[in-house]
Amino acid sequence: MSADLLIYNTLTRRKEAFTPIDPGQVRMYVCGMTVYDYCHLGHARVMVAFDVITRYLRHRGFDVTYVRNITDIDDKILRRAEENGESIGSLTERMIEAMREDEARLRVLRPDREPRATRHVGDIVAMIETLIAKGFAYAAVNGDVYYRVRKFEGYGKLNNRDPDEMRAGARIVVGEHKEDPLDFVLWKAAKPGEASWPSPWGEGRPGWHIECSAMSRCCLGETFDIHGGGPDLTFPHHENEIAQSEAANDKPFVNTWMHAGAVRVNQEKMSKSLGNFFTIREVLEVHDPEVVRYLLVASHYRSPINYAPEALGEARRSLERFYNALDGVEPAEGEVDARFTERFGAAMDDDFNTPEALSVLFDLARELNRAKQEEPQQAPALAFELKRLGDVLGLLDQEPAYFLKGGEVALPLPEAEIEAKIAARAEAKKARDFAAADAIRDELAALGIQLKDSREGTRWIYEPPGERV
RNA sequence: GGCUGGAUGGCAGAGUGGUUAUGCAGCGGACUGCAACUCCGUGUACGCCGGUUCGAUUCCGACUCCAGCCUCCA
Repeated sequence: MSADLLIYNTLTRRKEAFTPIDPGQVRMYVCGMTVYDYCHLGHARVMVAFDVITRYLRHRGFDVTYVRNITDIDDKILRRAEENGESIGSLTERMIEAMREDEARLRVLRPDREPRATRHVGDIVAMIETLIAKGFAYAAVNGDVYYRVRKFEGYGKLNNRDPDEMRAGARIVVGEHKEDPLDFVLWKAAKPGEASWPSPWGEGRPGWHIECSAMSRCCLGETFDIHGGGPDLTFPHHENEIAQSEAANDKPFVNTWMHAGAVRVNQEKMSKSLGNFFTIREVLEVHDPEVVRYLLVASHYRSPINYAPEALGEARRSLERFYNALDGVEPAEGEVDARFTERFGAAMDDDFNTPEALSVLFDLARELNRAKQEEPQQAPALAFELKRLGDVLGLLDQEPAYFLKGGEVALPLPEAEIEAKIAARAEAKKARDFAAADAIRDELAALGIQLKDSREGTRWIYEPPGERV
């Protein structure tokens, strides 16, 4: 008999006890990337947030089907491919490959399914036909198809917006043939030479919103448990998905809506249009991926994060605390005070409170340190438990010595050279030439390499400066 | 302007109607040739004004400020 798992639902704006439609099974859909460029830290936030959610749901015993789509046809893709002088397929394949590299380095587990818009055009067309047949959509003379927003009664419910008060802001762009400014496009007629698919309304391509309605239905059914995405998708994207899916299916679309918080830079949202974004790969040139992941997990998934390079240094030093505790202990399953696990679970049950869960892990690390000194026979079990719970957050999977030596970040000089200098320093110390020994120590320290003397000899750690990003 | 969320100690960041968050930094101690590292110990806090209450950072209301959405954006 376990306590409730509470999840904040964007639709109702409160935490609710989570009950999946089918007991023990969770069906979750998250809006993924439009693959025309490299992923930035805002994308990383969403990937990591829903990765933690998936990991915890599975840890809790749910059978999770996690679907995250790929938008591989879109105005921006067309434009970028043209600029690059490459085919759409070449561009999107490259970016999908890059995305997979990035997420793998961040320990983001691959979703169970990653449907692509271009491979579901048939499903999309079918759904649009249904909407037309039911009067929720109409084809315009130019070959576009639009959704008739005012026909759908619940429009605005996710964002608490009244269509009558939104009219002022809506615009009809020249060339569109909407009945009403609020209407949005379901099918876009192709201009000559553009990539297109045949349809009852002529050659064209799917609108963005209908992709997710069609692909989520295809992969998960007409009603499913969780729909997630970035903070900027609640309107209009998710509002439109609700309108499309509920009108087409005559069923509730989604039970729980979840949205991650934004990544900011200087208190502004990180975004392509502001140009203030850092790509995942450029950050990973200077920081170990686990450090980046830690930074994202150290805040609640719904809170905004203000990104600053210094924050990664702090994140690294926090992780060093864990790895110093784990260092020198061979983890082995065994008896551990159950309170750690219970507190961890209680924190995660409260809307995936990862900062609170981390505080439990720090307590566990302290206990491990104590055991190492006072009751060494208990250390392996504590280390095992620390790594087991860390894994639920996608953390602490590295060899401690490897992480402490900088992890994936390139060293400022070859390891053999570092070892040679350390040996030279040991010689100098042996000869009681402390000035020479200290000179070597200072030289290495200037490079970010800190020496740790102990009875067993000298070990070293490398803290990358990470000033660039 | 409308809608949504937020304002916590030097920084980051949880949480709670009266009792330690946690991490980083700082300080003290152990350790050290001296240090570093490591370990142990340690502190200042809840935007502003009212209200409810025996008691509010925590609940309610007003205010100020910040961010997001209202156009493509994770």
